[in-house]
Amino acid sequence: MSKAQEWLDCLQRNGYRITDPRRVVVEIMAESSRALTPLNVYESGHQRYPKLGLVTVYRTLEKLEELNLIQRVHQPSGCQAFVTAFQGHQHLLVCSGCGRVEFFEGEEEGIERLIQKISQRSGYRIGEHWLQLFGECRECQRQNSPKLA
Amino acid sequence: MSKAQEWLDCLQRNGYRITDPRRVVVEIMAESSRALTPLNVYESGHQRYPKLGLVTVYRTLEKLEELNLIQRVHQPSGCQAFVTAFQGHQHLLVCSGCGRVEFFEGEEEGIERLIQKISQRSGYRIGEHWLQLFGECRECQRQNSPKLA
DNA sequence: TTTTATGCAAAGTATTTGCACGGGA
DNA sequence: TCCCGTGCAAATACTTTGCATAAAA
Repeated sequence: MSKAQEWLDCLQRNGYRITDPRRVVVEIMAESSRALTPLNVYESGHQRYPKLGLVTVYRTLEKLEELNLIQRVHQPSGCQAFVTAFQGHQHLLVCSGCGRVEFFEGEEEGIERLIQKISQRSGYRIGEHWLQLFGECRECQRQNSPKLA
Repeated sequence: MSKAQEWLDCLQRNGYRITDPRRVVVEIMAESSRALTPLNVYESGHQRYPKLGLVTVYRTLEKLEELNLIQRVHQPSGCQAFVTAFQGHQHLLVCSGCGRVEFFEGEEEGIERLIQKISQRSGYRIGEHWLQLFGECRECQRQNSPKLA
């Protein structure tokens, strides 16, 4: 079953109805591995389904986030975009060129140790942590390389 | 010399003039260890100096950020706040209650190793990295503790 | 005196809300 | 049928810009 279909089922299981605009937004988000803003989704969705409104995009993204199907991506350039959420705790590698997002795991042992240490030293009760790397993906390096341009 | 004074000198060295409104914004930011939004700064500054306008706060924060005296803090709850910037690369520990920010170093070795590994595996040319911990500081734990409330 | 900075008002941009209508279940 | 979802328009929040005046150097 496609990821889009799984998400639609998830919406339905949670009491939300399946509608054409939702299908469009879900397909766009589920098929992309890039960080997309509500406006990006709207523009792309509007082509497939001209009646789509921006407000519906916002409302659908809100539900997908609430169901942990997508997550917001914070970047130096802004914090409005969303990507597919991965299971478990994963860290992000974000392409500053095209917005492609990859997830990586591991290093949890190291991070847990760090959190213990910082927690003791500072007295904070630490909940969440963010670890993100930013860079250029292979494709963007190729495109931006002055020699090959 | 106070940190506020150092910042004022820095502004001056960079060709900016020292004015009363700037002095107020600089003092507020330099004396606080919390993440403050432009509106927070405006409200607090407005008491000391009623003529202060929000626009001037925005413009002054912009300059302080440009001179690397302050930096933006990204949080799950929003990304509009600023704190004093520290020298070198430091990681943030942010109190989700009061916005207090602490910096910590170290773990760079581990992170560098991680970056090497992820870079090779993914082909990304990695530039920046963010490592942030969120939690409750001692004071906020005390205030929110149901037993002691 | 010269030039930058200020504050107001207005314009922009991003996001949310109210509401009458339309479509899912 | 019932009620949720939709799109529009309007409201709200945050930030930037234009401009005449005020103040720094």
